[in-house]
Amino acid sequence: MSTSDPGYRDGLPIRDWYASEERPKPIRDRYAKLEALRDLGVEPYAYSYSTSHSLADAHDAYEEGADAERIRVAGRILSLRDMGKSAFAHLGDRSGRLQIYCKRDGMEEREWQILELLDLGDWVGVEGSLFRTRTGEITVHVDSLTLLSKTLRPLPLGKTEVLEDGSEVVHSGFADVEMRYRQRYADLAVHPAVRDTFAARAKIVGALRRFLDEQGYLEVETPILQPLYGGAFARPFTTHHNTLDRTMYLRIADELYLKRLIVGNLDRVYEIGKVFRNEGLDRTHNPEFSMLELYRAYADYEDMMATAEELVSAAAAAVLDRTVVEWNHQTVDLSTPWKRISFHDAIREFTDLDARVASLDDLRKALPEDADRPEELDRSELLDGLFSSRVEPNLVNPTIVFDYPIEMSPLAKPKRGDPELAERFEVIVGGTELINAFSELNDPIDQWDRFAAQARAREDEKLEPQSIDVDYVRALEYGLPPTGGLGLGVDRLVMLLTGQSAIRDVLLYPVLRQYDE
RNA sequence: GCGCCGCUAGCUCAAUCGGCAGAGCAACUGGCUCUUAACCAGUAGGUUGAAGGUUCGAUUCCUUCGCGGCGCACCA
Repeated sequence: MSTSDPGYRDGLPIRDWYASEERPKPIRDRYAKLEALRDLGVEPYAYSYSTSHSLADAHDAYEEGADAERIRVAGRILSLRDMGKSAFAHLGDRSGRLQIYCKRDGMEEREWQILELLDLGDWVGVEGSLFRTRTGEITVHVDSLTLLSKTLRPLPLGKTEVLEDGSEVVHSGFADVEMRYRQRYADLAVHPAVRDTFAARAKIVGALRRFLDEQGYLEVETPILQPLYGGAFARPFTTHHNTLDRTMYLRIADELYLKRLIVGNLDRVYEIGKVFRNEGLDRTHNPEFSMLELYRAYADYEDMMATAEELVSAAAAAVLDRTVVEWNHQTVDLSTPWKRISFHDAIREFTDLDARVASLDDLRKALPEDADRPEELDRSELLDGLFSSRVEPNLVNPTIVFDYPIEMSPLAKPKRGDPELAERFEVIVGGTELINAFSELNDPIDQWDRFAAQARAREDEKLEPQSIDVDYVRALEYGLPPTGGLGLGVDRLVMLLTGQSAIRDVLLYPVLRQYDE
């Protein structure tokens, strides 16, 4: 195909499409300016521009006395105040914003003509020297201006008014939450706070990695596309491999593949990656989310409790200079050691029931009134329902809840001296599960029993049968040393440490419904 | 899946009891060589989410649908 063939959109050659009366006027106007620029011989989409400073660095350089220095900076035009023969504008980049000042006398005529064809949002590079305006703002006196990229669509830039008390009010901002997620590029472009959240996310994930690397863990990558799924109870996403003509699943957890690596003498491993669960969407659930799982040979769940505290503390220290955070209108103190309480003590504390002796009927009565079909729930489902409805909401500061009923924990070792319990704990923060960990079950025969029990339970509930992961049991036959394992919801940790209450605000591209263009 | 609320100019929002669909910002034209929500004068911009119904008349009332927000359910 020749590049001279015009592309059509809605039946019009694309250039006519942009010029068409059907387009909103701001887009038509910008397209007209694009053509005017080309008529001037200006390439509106530049190839590169070398800068000497980021905008924030340029600002700081002046404060450090570099006023005579010529600088080259670049960014998006965030505001533009044209006064006829001079103009002020603010440029914005990732580091911040900086004012520029253009004077007709001080520039080549052609560059002044470019200036007059600029719009908010356009990318420009400028060269000039720094000075301080009469009102005290550090500003670039521009003597050369280069257009780097012409925007055809106005960004939803709000105007920021600085009130007398120093507080800022944004007028006509980008308020449509749906559009902010659908057009995350625009959201990021106009909201520095959104960029800050994702910068914090990168720091948090970096801190987790650094901590584990320093502790001698090996970072690994295990299959996302799996012939069997396991390691958690959740519905999977199902797909098909054409060449192998085989059903495959996106992983719902990393667990079983990571523990195989401990069998393989990789005695400390971790993985940070996406897992996929085919469940509903809400404020704390997205179908794909990030999980950190780590496994350490010779460790048990007590060791994992210490690791949990250290991991979260390391992540918090990377983005906060304190241990108290506000989250979902609650004040959460992350400082260690965390409170520890057994599962049954926690149930007793918030329901006055001894779940070990209580009848199924008593357990049902303790459920919230709006519980769905409580009569169909078995003992372990009732306990889980009680725990999430009556206990979790009350746990604000990080709390280690340990010794879960064993039937709720098919991959955890039985508790020493009490086979009805499993050596498992969860960390609940702000009413939300953050961490799940256990002494890993390493007895292949016990593991087979538990898998088989699960398979029977699925049959009883007439769910699609799920094959036992025979290969995983074979790996256990080769010998899994005593091992502690821990899984941490990365997105929830980022939410906690950045004060966000919705998982979508810590995911760049959360799952949304199909949007009909 | 259920309930409540919302969808009006490019953006943020108004519109009384069902009676001519408006404002600010952005845009466009002109003016202005230290402005900063720049300013001054003017101009243009609408299938009120979609379809249907009631009515002389619907942004407004009713029904269905779409999308979103919040809550519930689901998610050991």
